[in-house]
Amino acid sequence: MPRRARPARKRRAAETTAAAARVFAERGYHGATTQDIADVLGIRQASLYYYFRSKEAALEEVCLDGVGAYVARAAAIMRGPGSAADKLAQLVRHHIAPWRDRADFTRVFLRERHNLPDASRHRVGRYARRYERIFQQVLEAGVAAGEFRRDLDCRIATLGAIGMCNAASAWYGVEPGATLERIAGVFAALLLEGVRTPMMRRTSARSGARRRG
Amino acid sequence: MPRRARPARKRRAAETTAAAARVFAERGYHGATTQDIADVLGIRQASLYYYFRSKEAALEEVCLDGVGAYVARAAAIMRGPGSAADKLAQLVRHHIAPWRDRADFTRVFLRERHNLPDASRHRVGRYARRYERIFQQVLEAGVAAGEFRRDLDCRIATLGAIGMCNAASAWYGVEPGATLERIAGVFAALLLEGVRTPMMRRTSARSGARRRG
DNA sequence: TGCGGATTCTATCGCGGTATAGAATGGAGC
DNA sequence: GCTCCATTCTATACCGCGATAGAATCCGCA
Repeated sequence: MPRRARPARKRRAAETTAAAARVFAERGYHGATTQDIADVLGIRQASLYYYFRSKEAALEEVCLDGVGAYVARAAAIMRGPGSAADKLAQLVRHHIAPWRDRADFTRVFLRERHNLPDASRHRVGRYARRYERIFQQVLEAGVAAGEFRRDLDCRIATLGAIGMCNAASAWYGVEPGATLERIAGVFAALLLEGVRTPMMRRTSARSGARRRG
Repeated sequence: MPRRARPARKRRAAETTAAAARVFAERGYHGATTQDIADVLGIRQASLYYYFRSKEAALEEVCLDGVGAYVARAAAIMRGPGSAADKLAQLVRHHIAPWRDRADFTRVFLRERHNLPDASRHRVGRYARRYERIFQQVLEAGVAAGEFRRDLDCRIATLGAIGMCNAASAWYGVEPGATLERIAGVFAALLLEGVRTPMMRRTSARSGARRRG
């Protein structure tokens, strides 16, 4: 097993992607220069091109890095046990949780992916759409089960919920007192109450979903 | 009244700002070139500099254009008559309404203002903070009046609500069936229910807010 | 027709940014 | 020590963009 250089390269490649994520997150794709990324790594600008063949390729790498796992975990929540309300709360928590140590990647994915050329933008966008669908399916299941309001517009509610969560990525870390737990708690409460069937409330909520025969 | 050239110039200046807004909205500040803006207007790139002295100045102009009135109207809603719930619904509607014909300006304000140099960014940011405060005050008034949940974290709820509304600017016009009225309706319902005091519901909500004096 | 201000033009400077070519370095294993 | 390969380097081509200078044009009005 004379493998040694390969893992080293892999590790360095991950560092490179992380550096790109950080710089893109800070200055935006067009505002960031390859020189900036090189500075973070302590190497020369031209040396970057050993790791990616263009700036756009670096952006795609950052955007794709992690979202796969992201979507997979959301799907697991959807398929898992629990009421629709439980799942919604889990989704919100799960959506926000990764920001603790991967905020850069999330921000770049959210705010810079539209700078990608068509082909890779579509590749990346597929994940976003799949994620939305999962979210929406949870809401629809809740409506079908009578947990959520029958007249709920699941599509727009989904986009609203995701948008609310995403927006927090802009001020998390800046807004004092806004920990991830607190944000997730407030948002989950807001959405759950906002979505719930009017009559069954708190008092009867414990017994689960009835109504709908 | 020998005024003729002055109004002409004014009109052209507004067109220039609108062109900049459109281009910045489409490609992002750094992704847009002054040439792109000139193309929209059908003039030469250098001719733009008759209207603004730098690209950054154009961005600031776009960002400031209209937000003053925006904040003023929100303040009017806050000070006006009605329950906190009414006001919240009005705020949501008012927040989304201008997108019909001024979507570019809003998008640029939301997504590009961070590219401004410090001085103008602070000038622009002041409006955003004032707007947030208005929104938050309405929520706090609702809590004080007993309309909204006592345990509501008004700060985070405010940021969440605004974030939800703002996010819609990204997909309004793309998402089929998502008219402004529909979006506003769904969001308002979501937020109102999410914020309301558990006991008093629908039935007693119409009688409005008393209690407080 | 000619004045004068507003507007747009041509021409160009100079910088900074992406990307390529090919040489140098450095460490693991024979 | 020598080889091989990964990694990083130096040097540079190339171009697009923002901005300036100053001339030309357009137009209302006396």
